[in-house]
Amino acid sequence: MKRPTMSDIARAAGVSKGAVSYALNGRPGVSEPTRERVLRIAEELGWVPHTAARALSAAKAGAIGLAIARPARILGLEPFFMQFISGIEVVLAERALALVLQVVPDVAAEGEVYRHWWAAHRVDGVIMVDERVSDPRVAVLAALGLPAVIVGGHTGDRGGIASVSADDSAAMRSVVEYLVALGHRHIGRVAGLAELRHVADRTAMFDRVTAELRVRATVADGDFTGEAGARLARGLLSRPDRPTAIVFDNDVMAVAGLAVAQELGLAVPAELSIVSWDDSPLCRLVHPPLTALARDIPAFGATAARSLAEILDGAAPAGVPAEPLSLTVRGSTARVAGG
Amino acid sequence: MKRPTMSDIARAAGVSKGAVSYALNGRPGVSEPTRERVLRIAEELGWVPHTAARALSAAKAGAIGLAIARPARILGLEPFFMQFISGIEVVLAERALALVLQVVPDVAAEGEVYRHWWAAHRVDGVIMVDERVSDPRVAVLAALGLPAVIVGGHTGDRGGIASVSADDSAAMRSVVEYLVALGHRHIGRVAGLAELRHVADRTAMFDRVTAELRVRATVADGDFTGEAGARLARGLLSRPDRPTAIVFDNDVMAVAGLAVAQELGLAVPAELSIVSWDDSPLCRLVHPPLTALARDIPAFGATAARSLAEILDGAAPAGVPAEPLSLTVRGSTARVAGG
DNA sequence: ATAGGACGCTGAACCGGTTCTGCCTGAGCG
DNA sequence: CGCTCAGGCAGAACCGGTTCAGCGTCCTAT
Repeated sequence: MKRPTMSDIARAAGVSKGAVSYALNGRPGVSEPTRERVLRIAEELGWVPHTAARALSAAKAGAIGLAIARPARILGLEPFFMQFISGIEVVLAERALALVLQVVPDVAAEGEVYRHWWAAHRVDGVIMVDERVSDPRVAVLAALGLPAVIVGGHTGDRGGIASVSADDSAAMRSVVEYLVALGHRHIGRVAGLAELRHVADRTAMFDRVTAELRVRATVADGDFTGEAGARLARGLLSRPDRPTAIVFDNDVMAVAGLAVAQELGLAVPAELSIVSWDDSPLCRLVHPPLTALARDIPAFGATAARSLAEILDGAAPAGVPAEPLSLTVRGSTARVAGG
Repeated sequence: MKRPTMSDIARAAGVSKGAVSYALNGRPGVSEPTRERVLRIAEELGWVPHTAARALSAAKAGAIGLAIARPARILGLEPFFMQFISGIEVVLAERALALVLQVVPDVAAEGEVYRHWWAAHRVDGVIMVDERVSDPRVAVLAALGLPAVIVGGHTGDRGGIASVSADDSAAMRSVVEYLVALGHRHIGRVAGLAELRHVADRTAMFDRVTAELRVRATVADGDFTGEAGARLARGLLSRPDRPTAIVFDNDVMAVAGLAVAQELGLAVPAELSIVSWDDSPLCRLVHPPLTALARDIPAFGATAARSLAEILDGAAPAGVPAEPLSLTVRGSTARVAGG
């Protein structure tokens, strides 16, 4: 099948290629009747701009990149990414931008992907997720001058690179306060990958608030997998002075922790309260359903994409807040026995 | 930062742009010393071909498309896609192809996405997942002549479009035979979206094998969500003549079904056996861990991507089998009481 | 009456690759 | 020794858009 080009339109309309370009792009330079004629013919012929041709002359790829550096075994289980991506897409669709996705083994490889995308003019900008405490990717982005939005880090400045950050600190404070209000005096936390900046931020705030409120705190560093969640929960719950509540850094670890509690004969929530960070259908699937910190992940993705799109349109990079997290109380948390 | 072009290399090497092209692409037309000089200079300058320029002249986008049409609420929970994608990427990386991803609301919209990708020269081919029993997308692909690989359908011919299909029928036979061998005489099945071709194939084989083996069969049509799984499991298990085993079409519904069984006071596996189609960490997370039909999903994606890449290289479209499924027996299945 | 714009459009250059044609040189052959 | 032919390369065209300079034409202001 043959796809029409602007030359075809120009011939049919009896004008030059240049005039067609002006007409189709809504730019001055053609009369209104001519513009309408060109638009009508373009419509009739079913013309769609050739991505590569436009990219070549406009020096814009018309695409943004998302590289994901998590081990494959975690990747599948994380509901986060697909939801995040579906949120991104909504914004991209409005602007006729495409999403180029790449799964990479680690952040070093991700930096290389950025370099290559940049060198090949493959994407106009990237959305960087899972910022590390010490993250080599930030330097790469800065060196390349590749437009980017950093997602999931904290709210600080990163040398002029935009960011979208959830206020994990505030959320952590509310969770701890909630648990303390329920009478809990020893709270455990099963963290995600400690090198992630938002995990570090949560841990810092967890330590701080528990100290402020004068309750005991025990943190165990995990990696978001169910195995780690189960192992660390078992560790926490086997102590003679076990915590009466545990905050898990994701739903998968929380569910695994729940299974461990049940296996150890601990009643949830009577003897142990469980909170999951990030809500998902998984939290509603288990019994009791898990109290969770919910956030609108598609909206999060959309915010990130919109921020990047605006930078590509010429806006200055800025730090914008993501949707706030909200504590959804379900059956896995309760007043501590005798509290 | 400035990115070098072939003209820069040509100038540095003292040859023409054309000669540089021959040298870099390993084609005849330049002497060996010149080729080496050009390659060395390209390396020094860090030259990477401009995606758009190459795409424009070579009439190849250098990318393949994957559109996913599942409601957002299911999307996040399905471990399938991210694993599938990571498998695709391995193959694409070898061939310097990019993956363009788009999430769409339904298959009609997906057809439109194919049309647009084709018209815009955005991708060279697509991987189509979740074939429906009557699927409008197939006609779109055929009409456009867009190279494609259909994944997850059955093994039949589709008018010259390639396919990669798991032998769901054989797997279903093995599951039913396994359960019957354990003494089960009434087997339930909670299916996924009935309009999906592989779901229909499974149901057909389920009906056929249960008939052959003269055991009762009860099928309930779900939609892969935990809510449906729970509701349908409850329906099956509330019957006076309830099945003693249920095969669920995915892990999420199986886990939901397990929760329902426990809630109803049915011991698993003593009073009810549960099998999950598609294994995932989720199946290992719950107690008892679920017997599941496991398959190597990344390998599945890689097979599909390789098949498409070969078609783009000129190979004839063919139907290739995916990795076989294997029944992983865990704690959720047992000999039927009194069987 | 005429200079000066603004408007509407043409034609060509350009983006960075690929590919075709054709020239020049040197080797091989009769 | 001259002719042929192949190899090695230059130069230009081309892919399909965007953009810029320039050129008539008509309108307006002086």
